[in-house]
Parts: sequence; structure tokens; C-alpha cells
Amino acid sequence: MPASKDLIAASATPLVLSILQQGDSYGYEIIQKIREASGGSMDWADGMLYPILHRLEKKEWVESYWGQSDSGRKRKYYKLRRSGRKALKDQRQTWTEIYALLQRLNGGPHVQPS
Amino acid sequence: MPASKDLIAASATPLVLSILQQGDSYGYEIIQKIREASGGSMDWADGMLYPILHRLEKKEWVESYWGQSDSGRKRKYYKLRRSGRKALKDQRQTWTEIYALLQRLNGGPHVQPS
DNA sequence: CCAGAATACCTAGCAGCTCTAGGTAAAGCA
DNA sequence: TGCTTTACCTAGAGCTGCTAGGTATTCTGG
Repeated sequence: MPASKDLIAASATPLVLSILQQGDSYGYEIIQKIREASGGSMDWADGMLYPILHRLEKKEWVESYWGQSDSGRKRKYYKLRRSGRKALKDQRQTWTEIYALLQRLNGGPHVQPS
Repeated sequence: MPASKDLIAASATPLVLSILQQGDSYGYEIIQKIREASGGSMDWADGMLYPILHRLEKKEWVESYWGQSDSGRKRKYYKLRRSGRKALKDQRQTWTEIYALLQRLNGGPHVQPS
């Protein structure tokens, strides 16, 4: 059972930023990495990712440059910018807070933000 | 600094469901409870909440009935239905999974779903 | 008794987003 | 030669948040 759409949507941005924090990457590879990291439960359509990357670029959280694979196939790499790193940090903080609140409201274990 | 809009949006539904899990409530009170539970960091406009409640009702996750305060002021109470309880459980599960993935991608502590 | 605050509900409509469903093209493989 | 994989892209439908308005009642301070 895949995750609900709302959450997929809201998590897409921080997940992409997290991937890019580990090093420059390109669309096709980002999808693979997300799929691997999630153990296969998240499998994004590429048509969903590219608009997100373009939006992140417009927000100046990432920048792009053209590169090539060994075989000469062109790739558009994305690089995390300083403001993107900041945005990721903020979003992770918010996730932690909301998650803790949700746990608390449901009588779950208390989680304190680090 | 308030949370980013994406996350507010995605978290609104499970938070409302969580409040209702603790007992029937009505719009105005839900906003207060969220504000209190979050220590003031979340302060929803009422115009944002009502459409959410109506949507939850349309999805049949909650049902509503009219009640009165001591002073006779009318209130529209919302009650969590069985399917809403199920939805809350699912969404909490998804939140936990995504949160764990985010932590893992960022080298944070490992979190395992309960 | 009057004004303003608090309580309590509602909707229209814009702006923003996701994500489906298409498309192009090059390289690898059978 | 044709299929699969790699690799990119966009249009537009559909959904949603949330601002900015609105109504009406009760409480409270002066």
C-alpha cells in the first residue's frame, strides 16, 4: 500500500534535497536513489520529478549544469545551493516538530527535537 | 518562523483526526487545541479549517451534528468515524516511514516504525 | 447601555501544487 | 532490426490551501 498523495507531495521536496546533499545528481538517478532508499515503496514517475526540480531551481535552492555519461549521453545535473541546504534544514526541523506533535496527540512516545 | 506551507497542509488532516480521536469537538475548539498542543507555533486561520472539516465529512471520515454551548450558542460538532480512525492510522504509519527515510538520508538516528 | 472583543460558523476564488499522459531522442542488446 | 533502458521535457486536469471576505451571537469593560 503506497503512501497517500498529500504526504508524497509534501515529502518530495525534502527528499530530493536530501539526495542532493549527498552529492550532485540528475533526474533519472534521483528516482533510482529514492526507490532504493525506500526499499521500493516509493517509485516516482519521472514526469513528477522534473517539474519539482525546475521549481527548486526557480527558487534558487539548486542549480543545474549539463554533463555526460561515459557513453556520451547527456545528463542534467543538479547541485544543492547554500539556500537549499538551509531550506532542507528548516523543513527537517518542521517535520520533526509535526511528527512529535502527532505522536503526542496519539499518546505515542515523546520525541524531543534535537 | 512558522512552518512551510507544504507541511502545514499535509499535516492538517492527521492533526485534526488526532484531535477528534480524543473526543468530539467543533471548529473553533479544534483551532485552540492545535494552538495549545503546538505551544503556539501553529495558529490556523478558521477559514482554513472549515473547508478541511467539510472535506473530511465528504470522505466520510467524520460526521457532524449540531449542539449548543451552555450559553445557547450553536456549535457544529464533529465525530470521528471508523473509517476516519483507519485513515489516521494509515497516515501516521506513512508519516513514520517518511520521517525515518528522511532521517536516514541525512545521517540522523535510525527510527523504526512501531 | 453601548462598543468592542471573543465566540462560532460559512464561502468564493486565486494561486499553487502534484501527477498523469503524453512526447523526443540516444544508446544498449538480442 | 526492434525492444528496452536511459534521459529529458511539457500541457493540463484536478485538487488543495488559504486569503479575504461575510453573518450572527454572547460576553465584558466602562
